[in-house]
Amino acid sequence: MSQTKQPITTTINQIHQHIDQFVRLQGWIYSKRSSGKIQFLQLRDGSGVIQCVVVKSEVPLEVFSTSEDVAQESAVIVDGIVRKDSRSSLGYEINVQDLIHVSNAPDYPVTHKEHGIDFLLDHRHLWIRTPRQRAILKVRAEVLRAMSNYLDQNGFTRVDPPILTPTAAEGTTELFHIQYFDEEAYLTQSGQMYMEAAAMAMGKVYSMGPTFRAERSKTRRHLIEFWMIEPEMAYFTHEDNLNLQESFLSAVVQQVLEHCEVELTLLGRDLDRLRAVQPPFPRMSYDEAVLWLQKQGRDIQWGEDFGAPDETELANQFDRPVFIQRYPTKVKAFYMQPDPERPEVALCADLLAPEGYGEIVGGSERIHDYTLMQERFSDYNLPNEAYAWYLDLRKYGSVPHSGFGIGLERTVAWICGLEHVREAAAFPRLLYRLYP
RNA sequence: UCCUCGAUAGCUCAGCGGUAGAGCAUCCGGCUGUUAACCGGAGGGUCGUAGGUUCGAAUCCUACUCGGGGAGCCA
Repeated sequence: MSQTKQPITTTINQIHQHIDQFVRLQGWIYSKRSSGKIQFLQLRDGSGVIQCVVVKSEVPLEVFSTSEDVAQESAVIVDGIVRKDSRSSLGYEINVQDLIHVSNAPDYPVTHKEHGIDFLLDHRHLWIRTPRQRAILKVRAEVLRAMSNYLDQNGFTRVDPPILTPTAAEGTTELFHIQYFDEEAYLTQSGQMYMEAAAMAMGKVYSMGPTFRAERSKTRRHLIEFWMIEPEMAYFTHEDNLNLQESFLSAVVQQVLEHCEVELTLLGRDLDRLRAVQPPFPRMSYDEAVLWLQKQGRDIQWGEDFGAPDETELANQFDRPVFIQRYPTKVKAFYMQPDPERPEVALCADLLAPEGYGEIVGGSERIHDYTLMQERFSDYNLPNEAYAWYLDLRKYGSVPHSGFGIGLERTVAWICGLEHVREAAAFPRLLYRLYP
């Protein structure tokens, strides 16, 4: 026996560096199969899953009886020798010498059989232990890392806008009202206006953080709380904005492909569809889109916004995301810059992801003229006092500027090929679901 | 808010007018190479709630509650 020798504490993803060595792994039982005098414990430790073999004739009696006691999600520490073995799906397995039962998990609810979504969401705190959910969370982390990398390397400064705000950014969507001492406040639905202020201070800025919309939306594309990444750039035109977006998103997808191939494969993603995400992205004007949709037999008139099925049909023509640009000014937010040559359309674009994932980015050039912005305030009945600071940005050294917001969960859902955005958040907030 | 589907064992479901079922999970037993292991046995349910029709309701009707999918709105 090797009791006198100290095991090397390591993790499953490092196990290939320890062939034939005596190691210690700390984790949980993922599943177990037994065959009388031999037990196969599938151990997970957060970095991976490995098969640990306990042979009755090779270990002390109490070690074998411990291996009989442990069940799914029991916490255990395993000491054993790393063996190369083609019978194991990882290619390696642990020949167990000692097994410490840290704690048990009686009647663990999330079994490896099928479960309904209601049950899984009620047990989200346990559901995230499964390989598929872990892979999604890994990809989400990589998406955020890739976004920071790209922006940091391209002269952007991260600025964090407030979560508690005195006013609405868009004026259209439903907000969460909260008590802010003696006055009313709202949870942010976008940091954009603050990012415009920051862009005038730093040139190029971005934010990443949660936003909240109290809309009674219940579809595979909606969360009540979701993350947005919002870059805002001084002296950027509408064209500059689109060029940045396609370069940014392509870089993000390619970095995720490079670092998360294992996870994407586990999720069953078609990697070729992601490899196709390279600039330039197709660009379609709103005018063209309406004509095209009418030709497809859809009931839409110039001046109306697109519905979800319209967006899906538009996006399905292409193998990469498509920009739909220059929407009617009237259906878009008050701060968007009208096209100087055609004031009835705005210098804005939505980026539609392929495969029916819908709008993942919305961006525009912002109004920088003080008088025009003031007109918009009265047109939209916005209270001048609450937005005085925003108007100030047009008063003191105003410049043309542009920005966009990208929805993190929709982007992750698209990259992972998920059925629903709820799996792209560790603890999704959904309509009528605030638990766990 | 509207449309639509659903609620039966811990989980996933079958049963659709005549005494409540299966697989998995759990517990007991067997198996030295299992891959959602397998084989034998056991325990486990006022069929979402309330009312109605009927000799008789999990099953038919009404209302309510909770949930899924979608629309609108949006990222």
